[in-house]
Amino acid sequence: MKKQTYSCGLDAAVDVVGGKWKALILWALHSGALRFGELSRNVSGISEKMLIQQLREMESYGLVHREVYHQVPPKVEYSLTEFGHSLNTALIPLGDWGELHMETIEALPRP
Amino acid sequence: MKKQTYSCGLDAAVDVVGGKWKALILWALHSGALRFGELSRNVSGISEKMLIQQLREMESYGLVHREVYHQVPPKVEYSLTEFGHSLNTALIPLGDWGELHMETIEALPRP
DNA sequence: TCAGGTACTAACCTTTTTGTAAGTATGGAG
DNA sequence: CTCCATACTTACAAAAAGGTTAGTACCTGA
Repeated sequence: MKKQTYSCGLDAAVDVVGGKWKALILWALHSGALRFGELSRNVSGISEKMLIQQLREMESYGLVHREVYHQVPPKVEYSLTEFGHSLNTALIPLGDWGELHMETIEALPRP
Repeated sequence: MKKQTYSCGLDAAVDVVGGKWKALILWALHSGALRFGELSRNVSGISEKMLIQQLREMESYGLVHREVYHQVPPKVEYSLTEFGHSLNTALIPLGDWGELHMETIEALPRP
């Protein structure tokens, strides 16, 4: 989130879901709530710091819900809100596109 | 483009269209070819450096086509390839989502 | 000969993002 | 007592992205 005004819907959406991890976290939560540790293992390559950072941000955006179970050892579950679900749905075609062109993409020249 | 392998289609797609500008440039080219200067005015807020940098990258990915007219003053037109079109199409739902929730997004808390 | 319009290019710097590694808090189990 | 699992937190560093400013090359027409 950097801007306050956007030139178009895509501009706004990219600002919300932008970055390396948010879309993947959303994706991982697609099929239901997950604990912090489960997410950590599910989203391959993410560090604990980035995960919590992104989760906090997405929570503040109203995309994910955080449920704390007062136990020891602690248990915290993250799940998608309605808003998060709607965004996830909007991302499906993009995911399909990536899937379809995966080989092409992997063969693309790197900087 | 940072990775060589992806955990899912969305992962790959985000890697291709990631960053602040690519989606917007794609969007701007939706309705047809544009010259460098036209793009510059069309994609609000972008600097010439970022524009050319992103265009070059997208050209190398096969998303946009660059057509040079040997004239003075110079004229260069950028347009979407088939690949670029397909990506643009996949971005439509995301754009719609952003449009639909624009007010909510603008009211989101900033860091 | 000199300004003008177009599409870049280059150097330098600042900001943002991401990564790494270590440390904290909790209460029950042994 | 000490260890364990879990969910963070902190401090620091590196890397990537983005921004600013000035400059180049080209022919044309005044």
